[in-house]
Amino acid sequence: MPRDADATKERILAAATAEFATHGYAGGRVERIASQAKSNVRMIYAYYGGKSSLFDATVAEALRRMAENVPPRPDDLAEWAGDVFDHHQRFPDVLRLSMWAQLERPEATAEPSEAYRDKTLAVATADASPLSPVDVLVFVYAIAQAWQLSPAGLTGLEEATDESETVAARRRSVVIAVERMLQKGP
Amino acid sequence: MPRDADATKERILAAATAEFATHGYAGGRVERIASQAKSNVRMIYAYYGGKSSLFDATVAEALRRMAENVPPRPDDLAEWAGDVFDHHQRFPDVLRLSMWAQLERPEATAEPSEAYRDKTLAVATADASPLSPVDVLVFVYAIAQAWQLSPAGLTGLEEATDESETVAARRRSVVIAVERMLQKGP
DNA sequence: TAGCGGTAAGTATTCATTTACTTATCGGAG
DNA sequence: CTCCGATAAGTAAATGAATACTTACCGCTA
Repeated sequence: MPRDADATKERILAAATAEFATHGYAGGRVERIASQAKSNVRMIYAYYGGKSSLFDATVAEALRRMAENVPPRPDDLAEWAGDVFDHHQRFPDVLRLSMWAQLERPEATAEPSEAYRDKTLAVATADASPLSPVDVLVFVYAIAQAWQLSPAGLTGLEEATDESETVAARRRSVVIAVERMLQKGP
Repeated sequence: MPRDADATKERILAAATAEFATHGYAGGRVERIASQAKSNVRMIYAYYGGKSSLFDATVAEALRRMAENVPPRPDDLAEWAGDVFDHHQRFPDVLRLSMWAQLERPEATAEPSEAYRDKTLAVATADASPLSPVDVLVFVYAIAQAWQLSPAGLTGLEEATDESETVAARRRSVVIAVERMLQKGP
């Protein structure tokens, strides 16, 4: 087995993502991360300093990936919501991780205020609804994430046909809902 | 100091609500609950059986209170969303608690499936949009909770005028967003 | 041979749960 | 009415299992 510090670092980060997404910060176990990463506890402390720093790094990386993969589309917010839906469908860890970060370590999520400001301004130019740009952003996010955040007892109420068709139908609903919310109305 | 089992039980439940809402299940400390309730650990085990049972009882009670205070209004979903917003504004613990329950103990949230079914059917009758009744419920919930679930970095972007006026404006936005989403459109 | 990537075996706390014990309340026997 | 003892409410301290974090050590590679 070759020695590769960077590869080990990445394996630790991947394992931490899965662990923290599943169990949260308080429920996450350093030892499970180590063994899952086929490494050991010592390396976690060597590379990431501690549990909390590792958690923060995990969250930051997940958000970075998301921003990279789902760039803002102020001109077509409905389709953008659909893309956000797709991303969360493909990487469920991201949403769980950010929910947990918000609940357990709000200070780790507080930073990206500036990133939002840009989107807000972009939205402001292309919108004529009675909703303010911040309103629009808040609600579009909410709708895009609605399915993944809803309790299973509610989402399980749908007729269980084809799995992939159900997902596709949900995505279509997301797009329609945003369209209707933002349409130039009476 | 008088002896009152029921009062002690209630104090424990109230303390548990605050503790779990703040720290979650894994982060919640039994001893903090005991001292906050001006009781002690033994009583928690006597009355609630253990940490997990206490957590479940806490969640169930919060959801029960919510269902009691914000009865469904299938005929006016927009105003109902406004009421849900108000409730979460007044009792922030409820939303945090249910988020945590969903993340940490999904089995404790899985039950109320039947309660949803009724709402779904009620909505089905009074709706003519391209969205299915389940769609509608999911999105209305999402919009009603959007402000309280949004990261602070985004909600903090609003002009900070009067505090209560900001809240009122947000509520108005919630109602408008749902109205627009559900309006009989082109 | 020097230093870095890696391993494995501690250590010291923290925390849920239990055990052993004390005090109040109340219904009925004297 | 009064005392008595059973039962329920309450307290404090112990136990034992996890758990975050460290220390001491190994061996490859440059």
